[in-house]
Amino acid sequence: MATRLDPAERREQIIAATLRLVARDGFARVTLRDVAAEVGVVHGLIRHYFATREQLVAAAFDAAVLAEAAEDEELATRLEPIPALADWLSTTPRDHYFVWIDAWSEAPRNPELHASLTRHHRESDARLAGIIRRIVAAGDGTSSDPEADARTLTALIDGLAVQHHALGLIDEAEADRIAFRTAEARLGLEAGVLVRSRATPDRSRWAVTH
Amino acid sequence: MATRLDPAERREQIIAATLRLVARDGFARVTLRDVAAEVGVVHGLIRHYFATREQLVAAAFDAAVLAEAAEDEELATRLEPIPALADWLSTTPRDHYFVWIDAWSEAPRNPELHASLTRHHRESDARLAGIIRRIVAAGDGTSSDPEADARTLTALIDGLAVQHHALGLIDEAEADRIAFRTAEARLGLEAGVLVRSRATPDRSRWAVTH
DNA sequence: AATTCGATTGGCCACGCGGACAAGAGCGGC
DNA sequence: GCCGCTCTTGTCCGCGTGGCCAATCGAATT
Repeated sequence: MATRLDPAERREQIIAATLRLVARDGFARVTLRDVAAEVGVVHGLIRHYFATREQLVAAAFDAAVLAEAAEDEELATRLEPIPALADWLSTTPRDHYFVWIDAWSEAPRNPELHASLTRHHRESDARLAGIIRRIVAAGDGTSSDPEADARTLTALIDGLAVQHHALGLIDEAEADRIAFRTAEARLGLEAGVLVRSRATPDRSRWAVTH
Repeated sequence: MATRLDPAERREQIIAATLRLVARDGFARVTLRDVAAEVGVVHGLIRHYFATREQLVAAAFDAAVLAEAAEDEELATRLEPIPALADWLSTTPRDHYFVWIDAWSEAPRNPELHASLTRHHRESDARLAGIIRRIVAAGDGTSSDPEADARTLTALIDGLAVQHHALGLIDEAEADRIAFRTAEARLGLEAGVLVRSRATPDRSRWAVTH
């Protein structure tokens, strides 16, 4: 028998396992039995923590959004805006994006997921626009509409994630190069300043072994 | 009983129904019984045309890729490259992109789909690079690396499709504006030339009623 | 008009799913 | 050391699924 665990801890365990499986198998294919096996418990236990499968998946996506928002917050509040922008534009680790791409494909059919994703994206764009404003304020670049520039860069990053993570058409280095070059051109930054100032931290979270 | 049909015609009917349902419900949720009901036959008949569910879905994605490639081809061979670029960058109709977003999320788990998608993307990028080359040759713009520019614009378009179709964060007009502005800046085109030269044809194919 | 071939039907099967629940087992309060 | 709470187990159920197949029907050929 699995050792009795603190309920909050078990809950987190289940959510983490769910996200790992969603990244690996896709939202629609994850079964309660899979999650239970991943955690190492019987599938009946999952229902002790989440009344329905739908609630489990909703909680998992919420956790993913919250984690992403925390990372955004960390970047947005850095002292130096240009390194913050460089890291913002760097390709998010693989595991994250499999969850996001899956979420995009589910969003049109799942109003709550859709609402959660759009709220997060709006906040995220606002934070990115804030970074852009600080760059402009420091005299290092220009922007006639930081919000529009943020939306443009967000779309580019998401598209690059599709090309890199889902399709494997470009490697991580080219994805970063494209994002950096486009941002530098758009914001009138000195060419090459972004690649020189990035920190490349390890932001991996849910390890997936394919 | 459904009237006896020409086999090729019935096959196309089944594939079209499958694509409609994939766009509406997502790849993993489409059942053979759903497809049969959409066509108006019994589920046993589907197996008469496709041995397994997997083969059916593969055929459907192939058909989608082929249709998209034909549209690309049409645009790439237009006489005037700038209107061709404008239409290339215009937001692809809703129905198409629900299928693509779903395909992106499935590709990492489905080697054949992955291969088909990457081959199509490479051809598509090559065609877009050809359009860019013709613009440069006509003296209307500049590009130091048409392939890289094509990949950048493709990523931007895909990302804009996510923002618009899946998340509804931006409307079609803003998606087009962002794509046009970015392309004009990147290729050194006269500002506003793209929006003035677009043809906005109706490229809708698989009508979906949500 | 009879024949033939295959498109079409409808019922069948085993399987895995989400959900439900009674019984068991660990742990803190007394 | 006992009690009580709840975390955890194992089993059960009905349902929908993909796949299978024998029987039926319809149109073209002869």
